[in-house]
Amino acid sequence: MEVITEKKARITDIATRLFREKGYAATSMRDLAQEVGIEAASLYSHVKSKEEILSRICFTLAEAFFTAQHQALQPDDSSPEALRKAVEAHVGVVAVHLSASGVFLHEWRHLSEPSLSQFLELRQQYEIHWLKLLRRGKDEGVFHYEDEAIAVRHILSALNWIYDWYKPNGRYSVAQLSAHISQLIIQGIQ
Amino acid sequence: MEVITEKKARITDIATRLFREKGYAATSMRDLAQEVGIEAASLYSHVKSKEEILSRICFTLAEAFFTAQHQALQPDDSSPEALRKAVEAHVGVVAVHLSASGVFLHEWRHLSEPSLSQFLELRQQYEIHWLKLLRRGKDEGVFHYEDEAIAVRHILSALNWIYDWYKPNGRYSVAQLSAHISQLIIQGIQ
DNA sequence: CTAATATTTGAATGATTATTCATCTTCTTT
DNA sequence: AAAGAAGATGAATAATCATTCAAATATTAG
Repeated sequence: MEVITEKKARITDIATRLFREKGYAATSMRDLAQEVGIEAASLYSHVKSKEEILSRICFTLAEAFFTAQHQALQPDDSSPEALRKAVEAHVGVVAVHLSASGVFLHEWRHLSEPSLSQFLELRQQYEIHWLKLLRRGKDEGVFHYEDEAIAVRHILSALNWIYDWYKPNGRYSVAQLSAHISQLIIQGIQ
Repeated sequence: MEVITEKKARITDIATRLFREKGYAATSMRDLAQEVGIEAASLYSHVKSKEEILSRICFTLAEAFFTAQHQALQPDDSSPEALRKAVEAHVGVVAVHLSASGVFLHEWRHLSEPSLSQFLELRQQYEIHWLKLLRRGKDEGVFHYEDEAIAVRHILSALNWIYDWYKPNGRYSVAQLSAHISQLIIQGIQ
């Protein structure tokens, strides 16, 4: 059983921000240590390696996406309702974990095997959930689009890049953001 | 007058692919030299620095976006027509310069001043073009959306991330891709 | 209070980084 | 063919990288 100490959580949080701002490769363990307020060598009392930090960030967020979607959907939701809920769940995760989302979406490539393959597998699984959701709506005749793969990628593109521009202290709450985005997306395929 | 030799163009092309695949920071001049087929020191007969290569990639693509949009739009286009043309112009640039788009969208942060500020200024200018386009449609009553800033960001998010999933040798041509995407987007705000 | 455990540190390690430079080779121009 | 320019190279430079380790310090448990 792995215990995540408070300090380890703090290190991960700061690393998340730095990896997002400067990129994983351009963030040194010395950079990280300085922000944490200790020496670089001390980091290794809490984490095994730089890559372990990246791995933790990526897989934690992957799980957050799955969990949020699973908790949001009800078996008897109509297709448009399910799509709306899935969009809002996804937006919710991104908007609450902006930096982690940036790392999740771009820095995973610096994972080494076998983490890399596991990560890509999770991403694909998640995409398949969305594919099924869209297909159901199309089969029922309530969604209209030319190509399934394009529609899924289109939707996820719009959702994912929210991390790049949403300002949590700006004009809109996460709930309002979700509502606006799901409106634009659902109208796009109805 | 700057002359871009064939070899410099080749170096830039290979660097574009490597920066896209591994990221700017994680791509060494030795990596680049090896792919070009020369020694690292020889690169400096053709380019001033690693950053000059990045700068060239980013600004060349920025210009491509402006040019494509400018050439696509006619003064008497209706709003939906103008939006469709702008989407297709943007998608065209991304789809034809997939790797460069990835670099443009993510690696610009490694530019140093004053290039960095110039680049961000161009990005903002481009976004303003889109804002005006949407506003005109809303004023005419043909576009419907809650918030302008969100709508613009939503559209650009969907367009930009095409670089991440479009396969040029796959099922769809660039023209077909453009058509599908613009359909999804325009329907989303009508 | 004492012993055990956990955390921190400065210094070192060995690898890798972008870039420079004198020298050598190749190409172009006359 | 001779001269000059351009390109290529191995070696060197100085900086930075992630990580290790023995020793010092701080924290916890009995």
